Amino acid sequence: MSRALFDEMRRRMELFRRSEQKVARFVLRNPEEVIHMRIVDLATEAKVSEPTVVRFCRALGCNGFQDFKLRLAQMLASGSQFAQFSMSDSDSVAEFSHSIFDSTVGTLLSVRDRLDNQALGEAIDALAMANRVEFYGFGASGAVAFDAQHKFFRLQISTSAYADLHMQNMSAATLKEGDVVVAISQTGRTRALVASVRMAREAGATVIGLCPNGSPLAEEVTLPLYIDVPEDTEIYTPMTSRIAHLVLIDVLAVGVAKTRGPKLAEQLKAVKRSLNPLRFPEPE
Amino acid sequence: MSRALFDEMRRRMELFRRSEQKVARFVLRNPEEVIHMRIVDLATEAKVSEPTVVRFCRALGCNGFQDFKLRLAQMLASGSQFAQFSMSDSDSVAEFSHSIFDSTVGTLLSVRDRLDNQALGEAIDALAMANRVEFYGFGASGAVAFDAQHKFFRLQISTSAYADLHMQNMSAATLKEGDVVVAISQTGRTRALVASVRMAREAGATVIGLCPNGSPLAEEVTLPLYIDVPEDTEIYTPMTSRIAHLVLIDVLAVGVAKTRGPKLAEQLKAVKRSLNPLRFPEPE
DNA sequence: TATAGTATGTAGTGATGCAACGATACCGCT
DNA sequence: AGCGGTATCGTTGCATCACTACATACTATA
Repeated sequence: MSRALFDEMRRRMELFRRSEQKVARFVLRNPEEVIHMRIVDLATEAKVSEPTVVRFCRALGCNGFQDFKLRLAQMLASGSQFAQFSMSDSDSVAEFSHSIFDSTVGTLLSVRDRLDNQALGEAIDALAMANRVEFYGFGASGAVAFDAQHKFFRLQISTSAYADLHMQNMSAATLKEGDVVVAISQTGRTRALVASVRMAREAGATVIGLCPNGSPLAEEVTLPLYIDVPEDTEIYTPMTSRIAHLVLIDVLAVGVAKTRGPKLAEQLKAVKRSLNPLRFPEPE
Repeated sequence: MSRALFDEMRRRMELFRRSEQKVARFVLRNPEEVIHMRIVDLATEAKVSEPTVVRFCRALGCNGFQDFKLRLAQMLASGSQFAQFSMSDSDSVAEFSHSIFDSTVGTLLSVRDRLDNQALGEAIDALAMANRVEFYGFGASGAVAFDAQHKFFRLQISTSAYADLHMQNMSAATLKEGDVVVAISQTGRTRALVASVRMAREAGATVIGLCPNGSPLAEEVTLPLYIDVPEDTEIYTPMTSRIAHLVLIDVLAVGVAKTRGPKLAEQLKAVKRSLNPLRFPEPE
């Protein structure tokens, strides 16, 4: 993976020799500078001798100092080059298209790294055992809900999606224990959604919430999955956070598919075959 | 940016000196090896002298050969660490969640780099001038269509989305010149969608198609925007290509917003304000 | 063809990473 | 505490590498 070198450094910090720890500390603090340093500079800065630096590199499995710098550079590059998207500038099509893609990627990576895998696992278990799964969302999250419904429907799960308050409430009233509701909100502050969630919980359903940490919705649900996206929602309707929600639902769906076991795979192929007559045949 | 070095090399290939072109060609062909090469090796492989290699690096704005290798390594790292997602292995939640995010990111980057900005610009212009914009899609692409509808609705554009064949046809029959249809399909081979598109075109509408290159749908539309995603659709419903479609629609929406000018921003804020009473207030 | 200017290679040099060796600190045992 | 052994670290020196200065070849133009 990308941050392998850093992880390795932190993990093995204990079993490093003392002077090597000095090097490790300096590298962890100033990685950007290190990649442009010579071995003498690094040795001086870290208050150790040059061979110590070499030994440090070897201890990390690198083939010398240069190789270490190369890997460090790659690791850094793989991380933080996806800046937040800024609309203020008047770019060309190519440029702003590029930056929209990049900022979406940045968001995904950030969400990926902050995911609570514990909660994720619990959510998957709940979904896998559910009798019925409903997706609630308003506005842009409504589209996410419908997408989720489509996905889970394909997994042979009784599922529906509602972007309408009345429908949500009517449906929520009929929920039972063992049913699962997934409430989706970019802000986590939509009053109507919180109301629907409350009804669903009172009916005995488990409610999973896709929303920002600390939001009113997060307080209300059984199992919050936090998605915090630093986003400029001032003007444009939330773009990247919606994508993050969709991908997280992908994760949930795959997780459910995995726990449901391989016999599901057969059924999925059947579903796919059923679509074939509706399509033009694949070339060759 | 990430691929800056490669772009720069290809762009300036003409105005390189002949021996430097040899170097450029070799680097473009074997970038992975180059980052572990010494200057002598590269010079030998490219059949030039060592100083030529140095001059080549300088011509690219690098501070010598080492600096060039460093940048090259960074560029490579920023690209290809997001492998395709493979479901066969029985990972932990953390692992497969990670790999789903990564493969989505990989898809986005690949789509980003293959985009035809020319066509994209034309699509944006068509959308910006349209009287009415309709989004057609079936299945998973239906959810994408609804999302798009929501987004363009916020841009003060008369818009609707149909995931139903009859609705599409009825709507298509009433289209006029100056209206734009966006047809969305992961496979590009959905018969019903192609039929709807044909009707829309006969009615005089411009049809933008989000679909794979070479697909039947691509042949039928006025303005194809190719999205080719190497994806294992064998079992799971298309995941990453759907995301790519959504992001591309983000790009279209932002492009339209930009061409429509800043007065739109005011209206957007008004829309956003209208939602506030429906939400819990923001903290502090 | 002569010549100016550019492009490319050769040779040499300083710098850099690195290995061998030696010095020192640390630890366990008597 | 004294001592032997080991782990750890630094110094010296060397081989290699990137890079500069200079010379030569090539190209275009008059």
